[in-house]
Amino acid sequence: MKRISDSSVRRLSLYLRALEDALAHGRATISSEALARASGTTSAQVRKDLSMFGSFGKRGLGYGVAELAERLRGILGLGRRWRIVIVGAGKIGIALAQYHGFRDRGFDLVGMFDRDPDRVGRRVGGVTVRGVNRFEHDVRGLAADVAIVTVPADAAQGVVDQLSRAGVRGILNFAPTAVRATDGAAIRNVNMALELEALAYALTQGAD
Amino acid sequence: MKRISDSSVRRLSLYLRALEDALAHGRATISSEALARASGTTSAQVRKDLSMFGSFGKRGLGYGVAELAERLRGILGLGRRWRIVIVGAGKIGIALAQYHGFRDRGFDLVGMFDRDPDRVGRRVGGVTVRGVNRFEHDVRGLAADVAIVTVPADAAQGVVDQLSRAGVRGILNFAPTAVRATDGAAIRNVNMALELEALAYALTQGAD
DNA sequence: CTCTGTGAACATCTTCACAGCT
DNA sequence: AGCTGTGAAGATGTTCACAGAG
Repeated sequence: MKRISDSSVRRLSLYLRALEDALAHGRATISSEALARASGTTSAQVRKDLSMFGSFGKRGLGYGVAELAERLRGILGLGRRWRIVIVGAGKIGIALAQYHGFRDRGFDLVGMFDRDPDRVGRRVGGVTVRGVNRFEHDVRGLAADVAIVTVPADAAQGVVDQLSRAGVRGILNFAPTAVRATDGAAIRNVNMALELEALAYALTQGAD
Repeated sequence: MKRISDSSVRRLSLYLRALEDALAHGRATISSEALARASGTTSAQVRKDLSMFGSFGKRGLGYGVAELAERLRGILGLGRRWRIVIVGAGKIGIALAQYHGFRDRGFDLVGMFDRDPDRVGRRVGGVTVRGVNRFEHDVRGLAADVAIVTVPADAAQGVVDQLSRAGVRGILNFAPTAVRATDGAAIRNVNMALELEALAYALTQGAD
C-alpha cells in the first residue's frame, strides 16, 4: 500500500467522527461535500484521502455512512482493543486516566506509574498507581501496546527508552520536549505550551 | 514579511526551549547542527527557519544562545503577557488551570467558566469558576486574548462563536470536533483521541 | 444529472550543496 | 577552516477539472 501522510491519517479520524455523528442523525449516505464541511476540509481532499484505500463511494449518491465508518475503523486499526499505560500520575495524567472517551474508542487503561511514593497506591481511572522500581518488568507484564507519557521534560527521554525496551510500540508524549524513538516505536507529541505559543504568534502577526 | 508555515512556527517554539536549555547549561553559542539535534530536526531546516526572519547567526561560529532566544521570543509574541480564560471546568480544564507551565511562558489565567452550577464558585488555579448567564459580557470584561475550550463536542461550536463575539482572538480547542472560526480568530485544535488513533494506525501498519 | 475517482497542475515544504562571511 | 544563509532541486501535499459510473 502507498505511504499515507500523517495529515491524511488525522483527517480520517475526523471523518470517522463526522460519520458517527451522521449515523446518530439517521443519515444513510453522505457526500464528500457534506463530509468535508463537517470535518473542516474540502470535498476533493475527502475523495483523495478515501481513494487511497479503495473505492467506497457510489457515484451520483455519495458514501454509505455505516459502511464507510466501518471501513475507516478497520483502516485506523480500531477493529481491536488497545492496552494503554499512563506514565506520570500528575494532574494531566490523572485527568487523562479519568477521561472515558479513550475507552469508548477501544483504548483500555491497564496501568499507571509514578516515581513519587506519595502517589503510589492511589486508585485512578480503575487502576492503582504503581511505583517504578520494576518499571520495565511491570509494563511488559501488562502487555501494554501504547503508553501516554506525562512526566516532566527532563525525565521524558529516559521513560521513552524504558518503554521501548518493555515492548511498547506507540508513545503519546505530553512532555514539552522532543523525544527520540529508540527502536521502531511510533511517537506522537502533544505540546500544549507550544500550541499556545503558535496562537501568540498568529495574534501578533494579525495585530501588526 | 513572508508567510511562515505552521510547522515552521511550531519548530521555533522547540528551538526556543532548546535554547533555554542550552542557556541553563551555560552555553554561549550553538550551531544549527546542535540546535537541530536538540529539537529533532535537521541543521538545514533550522537555518532555513531562522533565515526567514533575518540573519541572526555568525558564520563560522553559530548562533548566540541568549540573543537568539530573545529574538525568538519577540517573533513568537512572547514579549508580552497574554490573558487566557478556560471554558469548561471538567477534568481537563481543571488540570490545565493548575498547570504552571503556561504562566511561566507569559500566559496568565484570568477566568474560568462552566455551565454546570455545581462547578460554579469552585476555586481553581487562582480564579473562581463562573457560570455562563453573562458569558460574553464577562469574557469581554476580563479582556481575554486567548481561550482554552474544554467543553463537550456538541457545545464547542457555540462556545467558539460566543468567544469570538466577546473579542477573543485566539482559541485552543480541546473538544474532539472540528470548529470553525467565526471572524478572523485563530484556532488550534488539540485532539488527544485523534492522536491515539493515529498511533493505532501506525502500529497496525507496522504489524501487517 | 449527480457525485465519485483520479491524473495533472499547482503549491508548499524539505533537503541539498555551495558561495561567502568571520 | 567552520558554519551560516540561500537559491535550486527534490519531495510531498493540495486543488483542479473532468471522464465516467450509477
